[in-house]
Amino acid sequence: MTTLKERVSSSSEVIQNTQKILVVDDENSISELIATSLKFVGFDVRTAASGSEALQIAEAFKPHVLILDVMLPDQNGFEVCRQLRSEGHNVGVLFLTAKDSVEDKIAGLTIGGDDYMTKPFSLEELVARLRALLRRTGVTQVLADDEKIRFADLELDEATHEVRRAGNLVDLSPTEFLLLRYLMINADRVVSKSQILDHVWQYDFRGDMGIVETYVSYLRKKIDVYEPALIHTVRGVGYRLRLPAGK
Amino acid sequence: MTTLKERVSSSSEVIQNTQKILVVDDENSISELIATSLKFVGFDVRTAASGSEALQIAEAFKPHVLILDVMLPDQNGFEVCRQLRSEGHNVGVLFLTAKDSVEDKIAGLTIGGDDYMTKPFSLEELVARLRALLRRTGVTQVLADDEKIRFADLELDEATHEVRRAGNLVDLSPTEFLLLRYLMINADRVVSKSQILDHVWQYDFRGDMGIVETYVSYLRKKIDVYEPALIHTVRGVGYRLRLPAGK
DNA sequence: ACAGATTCTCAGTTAATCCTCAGGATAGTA
DNA sequence: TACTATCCTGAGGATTAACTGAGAATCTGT
Repeated sequence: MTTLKERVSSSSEVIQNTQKILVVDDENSISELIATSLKFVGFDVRTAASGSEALQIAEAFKPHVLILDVMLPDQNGFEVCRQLRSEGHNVGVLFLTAKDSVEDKIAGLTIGGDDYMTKPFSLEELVARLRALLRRTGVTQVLADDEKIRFADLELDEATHEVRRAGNLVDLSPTEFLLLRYLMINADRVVSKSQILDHVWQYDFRGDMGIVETYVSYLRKKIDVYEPALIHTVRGVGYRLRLPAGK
Repeated sequence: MTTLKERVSSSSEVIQNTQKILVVDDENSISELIATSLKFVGFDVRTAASGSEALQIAEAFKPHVLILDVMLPDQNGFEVCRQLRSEGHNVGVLFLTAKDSVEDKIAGLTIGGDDYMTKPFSLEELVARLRALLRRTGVTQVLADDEKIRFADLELDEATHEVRRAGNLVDLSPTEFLLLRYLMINADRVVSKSQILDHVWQYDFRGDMGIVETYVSYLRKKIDVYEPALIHTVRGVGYRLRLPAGK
């Protein structure tokens, strides 16, 4: 199974394969949040705070993907995207946009394998979409990545959003899906409730960690109705996905 | 006598460069407590009492990790963290926060592998989390990231929170786990009950040392049901984890 | 605008854990 | 051997963490 640790170390061992991401957002806290998180999962990340800065950095950095806020101080994101492409950069773009701006318009403007997300988003979602985008645009050389994550008789397909336990299709809500995905990526390791909250929920979520307990309960009712139970509580620490016997 | 340095390097082959920690807290007693304890276990430690002082010291000191109180006289901890990161410092952060300033505000913290602890905490927990953080953020060059502590046929895994004796899984409560961890880190050395109390229990614990005896008893019933017994009493002095043969 | 799905809060219940205490056991010593 | 300081351990009550159902609020698609 693919643990986070494996991903990080494998992506740092094979350095020439590291995907390069350029994050463009004028809100410093947002670009820092994204950059930190993506660096952590093994991407090579740069940030820019304006369209012109983005173009300038892209020239030398040659990113595989742009994470691009639509609303920028100097020009809008689409323009930046258009310019880059006209200069021959083969780059995938993940647009960021405020919730209230018209989504139809953006959907129409995304070309090819591009994608967009509304703010606020969750980091799990960001990484998931980024991976999907890299796959689609074919910029990635990463072969190892099957589009499925597996643990025991659990199977999660990122492309189709299908989850199976022992072959049985399990119907999950979006949040349940992200939560399970996070647990599976960190299979066998204990993840704390605050880690879960930070990665699965939107970054502006201000409730308490009871929500994680509730969703773990939901998940258990859907995937641990089968034997053996895979989601285990480590009291005082967090949760852990594991097989019964242990090793 | 086994010094910290030895301990650190035993769990990780080569450490010629000491990890640098910057402790930021306006309560002097707290930052001193932490600094003393961390210096003792071999870290290179500096302290700061405010956000601006922290930024200033970080500039020259270039710490690998910040231990950062959220509530500071001049600015809050998040701001300090953000500023440092935006200046390009690749630094992991362990936030400290009062128990009652509820966990609401803490969302968004464990993102880059960061972590947080509520005050009061125990020193064992602090060191454990610190080491986990160093591992996660990859600031450390330790590649053989065996997240396990071993002694004889005892094995304690920090990532999974599993403890095994002779391969058998042993179920421990959080306090039992911390106590065993402390004993294992100090394997072969006698540790006094007050040392144990100071490191394993929260620094505001006001009970007597009977609690240590009780927990040692709990531990023995769980790990010394196997031969040979590893936890030994040194009457009048404390406890010592050791194998039977050697004196 | 409606129905159904989903998200989130809350509080009662359950269960694990923490801690105190006190009587019994043990080691060292006179 | 007897005495004392020290340690061990079981019992039980207090505390805390986690689980879960119910329902309000929100979102989604028709």
